[in-house]
Amino acid sequence: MRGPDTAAFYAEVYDVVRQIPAGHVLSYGRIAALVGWPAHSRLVGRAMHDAPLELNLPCHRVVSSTGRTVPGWHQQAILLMSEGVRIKDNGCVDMRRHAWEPES
DNA sequence: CGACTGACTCGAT
DNA sequence: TATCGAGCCAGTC
Repeated sequence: MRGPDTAAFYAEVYDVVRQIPAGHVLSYGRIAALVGWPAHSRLVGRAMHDAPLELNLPCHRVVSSTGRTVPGWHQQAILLMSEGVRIKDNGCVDMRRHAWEPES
């Protein structure tokens, strides 16, 4: 198999995102690895971009591996802060503190 | 079909 | 962590 079934991949990604607790975040790469496709962080990003609004996913809790927020979506930082996430002066999430470690 | 495009990541510095 | 360059990958044109 050269690549994931995108529909199934999207569904699994959404499942993971749904489980991120308030006050925590997850990176695209971590999510990709969790669903079994470690090299597809970009596809996770695409899944988020295409995420149906009616799913009510906490997509604001998904950031880049370095804690950078979504380009252009300035509300994201506001939402995160309202959940107690600490945003550094440079606008990046303090990953050290808020990266979610799903328990096995 | 090849070039371009990102809600990306990793290694080196 | 911050920055930079190179690698990566499915989708779009």
